[in-house]
Amino acid sequence: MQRVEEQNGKFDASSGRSPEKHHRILQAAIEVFAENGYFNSRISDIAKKAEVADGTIYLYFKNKEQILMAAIDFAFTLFMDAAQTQLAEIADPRQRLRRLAALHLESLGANRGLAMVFQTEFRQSAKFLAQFSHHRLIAYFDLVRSIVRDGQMAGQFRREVSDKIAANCFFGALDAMVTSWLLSERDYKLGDAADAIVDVILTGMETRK
Amino acid sequence: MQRVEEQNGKFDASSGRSPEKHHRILQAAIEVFAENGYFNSRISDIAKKAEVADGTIYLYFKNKEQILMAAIDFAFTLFMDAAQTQLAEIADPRQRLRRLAALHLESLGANRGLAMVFQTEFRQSAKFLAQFSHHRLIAYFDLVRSIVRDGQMAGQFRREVSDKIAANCFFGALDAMVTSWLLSERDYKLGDAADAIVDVILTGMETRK
DNA sequence: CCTTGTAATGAATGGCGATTCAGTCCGCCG
DNA sequence: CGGCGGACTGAATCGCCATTCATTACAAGG
Repeated sequence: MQRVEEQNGKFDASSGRSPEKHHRILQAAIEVFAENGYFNSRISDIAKKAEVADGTIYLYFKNKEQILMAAIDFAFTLFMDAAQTQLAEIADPRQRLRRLAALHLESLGANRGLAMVFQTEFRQSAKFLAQFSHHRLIAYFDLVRSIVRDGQMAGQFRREVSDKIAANCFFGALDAMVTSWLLSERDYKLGDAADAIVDVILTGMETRK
Repeated sequence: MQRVEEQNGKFDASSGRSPEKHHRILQAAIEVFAENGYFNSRISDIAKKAEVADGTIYLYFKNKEQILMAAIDFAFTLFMDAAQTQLAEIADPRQRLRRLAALHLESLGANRGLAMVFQTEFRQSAKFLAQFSHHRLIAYFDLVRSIVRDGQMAGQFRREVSDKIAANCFFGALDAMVTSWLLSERDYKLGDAADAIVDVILTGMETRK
């Protein structure tokens, strides 16, 4: 059934044949990495979870490191696309930040494995696999910063707060929330915390009425 | 010269003989881990940097993992002790948070290697080496939370912001700042950012005048 | 029903590096 | 001075696992 696509050449050059299998491996990898961490994960574990032979993985990915890269890239792209779409409908900077925060927490809250990978492996990669994942993060920061500047121009946010600092506080607060949630019993919905956090950060940035 | 201490039995049972050597190994480990990350670091690298034979390390530490634990523990203890001392002199909750933030950034800003270990390896350990380092983090959070509650009782902070959320924002903002700094060119003093960050967070928590 | 090309398999390989341990060195005591 | 005890050394070991590749399975076309 997955033969259908074989005619067109629309596959990523470096990735095997069946997109379905490619995706299954990626999904398995995220779960395995989340469970054990990148370095404690064995390719054979990923293969087993994806119901594929060890060697097959190398038809789809160059090596172990590239699997991690692909997983992060995949998730990040998904997130940024969703952000793009959802924010397109909102004009007010305050509402835009609210929406973004909710999306941030909901995205990670909906997929524990992904969240785990982001809170641990992603940081590693940001430093050691260098510019690749780092740029994705910068794109996110830049988005926040531009919203902040819009709010400042509209007179809603204080101008003496630099957009860089504001973005840092925004991202940091959400990020810490995700980490706490992961380390906790997870008996609450992560997304539910968005409002309270945004409340603090927005209040800290807003001009007094 | 390090023979002097040999008479008393004040050594950590599990750690070799000379405290000076113990410390040198720890210091070397922090630098090596910071440079390459825990998993990409070789014991022999640490040994070389500490000017010690590979085997000697095992006279002072049970295994590689325990070196990381010891390094984190050491740094964290130092930090919490400093916090304890410095905060003892300050009563006002707002000032206490300011001081704590400054200390947080100054401590990590003064030692890039340590900061690196905290931003990357510590998170790993928090999840995978479980309760050990996790507790240290909780201690920090609890400190912040208690300050927040004090501020609420004194009527300085809004009561509708939960202390947990406030601590999250506080820690998260600082933490993100450290990460940015590490990934950036580091052409500014990390400690200098403390005021701007605390400004946002405090304003977000304060009652309106 | 052969032939061929390609995906998939999984056992075997090879290298790496944590850990060990047989030996060395050195200070001290009798 | 000889012998003991313990710190220190670093080369050798040993297990692990990413990666490879000879082999198999299979689809499509003739």
